[in-house]
Amino acid sequence: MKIDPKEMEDKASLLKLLAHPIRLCILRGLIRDGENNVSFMQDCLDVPQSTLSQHLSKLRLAGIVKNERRGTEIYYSVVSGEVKSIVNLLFDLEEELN
Amino acid sequence: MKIDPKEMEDKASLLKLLAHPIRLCILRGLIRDGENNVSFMQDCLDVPQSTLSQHLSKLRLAGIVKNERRGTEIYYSVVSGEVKSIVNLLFDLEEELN
DNA sequence: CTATTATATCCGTATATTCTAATATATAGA
DNA sequence: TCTATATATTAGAATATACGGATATAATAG
Repeated sequence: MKIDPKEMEDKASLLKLLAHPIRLCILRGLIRDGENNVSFMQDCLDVPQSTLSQHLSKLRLAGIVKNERRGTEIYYSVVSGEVKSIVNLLFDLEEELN
Repeated sequence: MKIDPKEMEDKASLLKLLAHPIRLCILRGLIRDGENNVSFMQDCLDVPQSTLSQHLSKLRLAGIVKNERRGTEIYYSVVSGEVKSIVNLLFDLEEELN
C-alpha cells in the first residue's frame, strides 16, 4: 500500500525499456513466436544491424530477454513474465489468439 | 495480428508517458484515490511545484488525465482505461485491495 | 588458415527529456 | 482594488537516449 520510491524507480525503468517502438516490436514478436534469431528480426524490422543489436543489448542487460547461441545464430526469448503481461495487455493478444 | 508501425509508435509513446517515477507516482495515487488536487500531490511527492505541474501537463496533453477546477484548486483524475490497466498490473493493485 | 556470415561493441553526433528559477495567470477574501 | 494562495508556462542548462558507421568477435565452411 505504501509508496516506495525505489519501487517507483524500478517500475519506471522497466517501462522506459518498453517505451520504444523498435523494442516494443521486438518484444511483441518474441512473445508471439516464442523466440527469434537476430537475422529474422532484422528482416522483420528493417533497421540497421547495429541499431537492432543495441536495443537487444538493453533488453538483455535488464534481464527482460535471454539469448542462446545455436551455431552461428543467436536466438532471443522473453523471460520476464511481467513484461509479457504488459505487452499482451497493450496489444490485446489474448483476444486475438481466439 | 499484423505489425502496424503507427500502432507501435502510439503504444511506445503511451508507455513513455508512464515511464517516469514522478508521473507513475501521480497516476498511482490518482487511481487509488479517484482524484487529487495539485497541492496534495505536491506534499505527497515532495517535488518542486513547477516540476509537478509540467508532469501533469504532459499527462493532460496526452489525454491520460483530465482536470477540473474547484475554486482555487484543481483536481486531476485518470480518464484512460488502458493506463489504469497498465498501472494496476504494474503494482498488483487488485490483490492489495482485498 | 582464410573467407564468410552472424552478431556485438565503440564512438561521435544528433535529438529528446528533465530540471530549476523566474514569471504569469486565476481565484478568493479583506 | 490589493493580497495571498494555487497552479501553469517559459527559457535555458544539464543530462540521457538513439542513431549509424566502423570495427571487433564468434562460428562455420572450405
